[in-house]
Amino acid sequence: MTTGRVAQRRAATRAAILDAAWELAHESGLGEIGMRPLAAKLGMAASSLYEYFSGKDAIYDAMFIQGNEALRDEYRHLRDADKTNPREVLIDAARRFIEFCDADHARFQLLFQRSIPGWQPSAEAYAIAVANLEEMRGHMAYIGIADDASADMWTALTSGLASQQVANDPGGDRWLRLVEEAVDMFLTTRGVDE
Amino acid sequence: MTTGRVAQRRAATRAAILDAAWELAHESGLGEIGMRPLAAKLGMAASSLYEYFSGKDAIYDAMFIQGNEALRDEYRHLRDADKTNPREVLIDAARRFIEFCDADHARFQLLFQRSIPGWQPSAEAYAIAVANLEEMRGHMAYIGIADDASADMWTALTSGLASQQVANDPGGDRWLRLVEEAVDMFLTTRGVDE
DNA sequence: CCAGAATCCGAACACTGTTCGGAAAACCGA
DNA sequence: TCGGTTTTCCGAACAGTGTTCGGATTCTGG
Repeated sequence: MTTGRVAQRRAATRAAILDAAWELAHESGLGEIGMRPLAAKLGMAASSLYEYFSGKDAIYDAMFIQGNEALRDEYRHLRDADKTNPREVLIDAARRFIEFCDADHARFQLLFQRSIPGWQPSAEAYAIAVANLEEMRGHMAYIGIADDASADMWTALTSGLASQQVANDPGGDRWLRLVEEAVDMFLTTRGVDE
Repeated sequence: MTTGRVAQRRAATRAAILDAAWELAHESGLGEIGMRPLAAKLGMAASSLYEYFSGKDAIYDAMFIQGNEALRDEYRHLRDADKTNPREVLIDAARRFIEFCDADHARFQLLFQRSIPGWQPSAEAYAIAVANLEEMRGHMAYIGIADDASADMWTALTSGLASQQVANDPGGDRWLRLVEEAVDMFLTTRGVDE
């Protein structure tokens, strides 16, 4: 039985460790998470962390999953929204994505840049990221944009806007405010004018 | 006199260290450059490296400068090219940029992603990166695209294409082949049709 | 040739992620 | 409540890191 007292306590501690890891990432940067400072934040010894995660990489992996789950929730809003107007759907999607990236730089680095030397997401964690991409492609297909080239162009456009926004004007709107223009630009060359 | 025997030998050793550092970056990854392995590659002790660079960060800084100088040289080709056709200029610029990024992943990470924990380019090194951006803006102004929004859109578009290409299809052309389409898309909404 | 500068190296320091052995605590059936 | 098993915890230790320092060696220029 996985819902016993031990399993519950174990899950709670795992969650607490991840919370503390995010805190540390926000304070000192994603790459500056140390096992001893992390353990200290929770009042335990560094070696005790290995009861809950097989190592530092596993902690990054769990954070990667949490981040992608948060992005998936962001796309849920999209799914429930009105889909009659393709232009509005894309504008909403792009805005949400850029704001999602800018809202948490550590998360952005972890999810979309290979920022931790030597680390890469596990197959299980990567699957969630792929599923998110698939969901986005599904939304685009629904509004009549189904070819691969268009999907690739869309990912390039949105990821470019987001990375520029995060890197060069964090918290601002220098690239965020270009979303409408970008979507119009994207749509006019695709024969899907509203 | 900076061209004495000592200065010359010193410069040669600095260059050799940087070459070895690039080698190490290509072999094991940008973040896996260690002072002892780096020194071993040159047949010297790790502590001797500190005669030529103030530390590991200074080595990254010099590599950052080298990478940006290489990009500047790439833009030189652009400057000497035929500039009568805006569309061709932009296509050439985008292709060169994406291929430049894909040609050396370690360099790409160093120049365009904040990939080394705790490191950031010095003011002097960053100035070269800014100068490159300015040169690109100059080219765009020359062909009639001078407003800030357009320049920002261009950086987002090209950096997005490049990052997707490098991350998801290294060595291939899945995003590289979208350049023509991207430039046309960019130009049609800017009233600068050829 | 010789004083001074440049270069090199080994030892050491503080830090890192991780492993291991044993002690303490919690759990659960009898 | 007791006892046996599992779970949890911690300190010590190991190999690795970037870096500093003192002293030895090599080179340079007058």
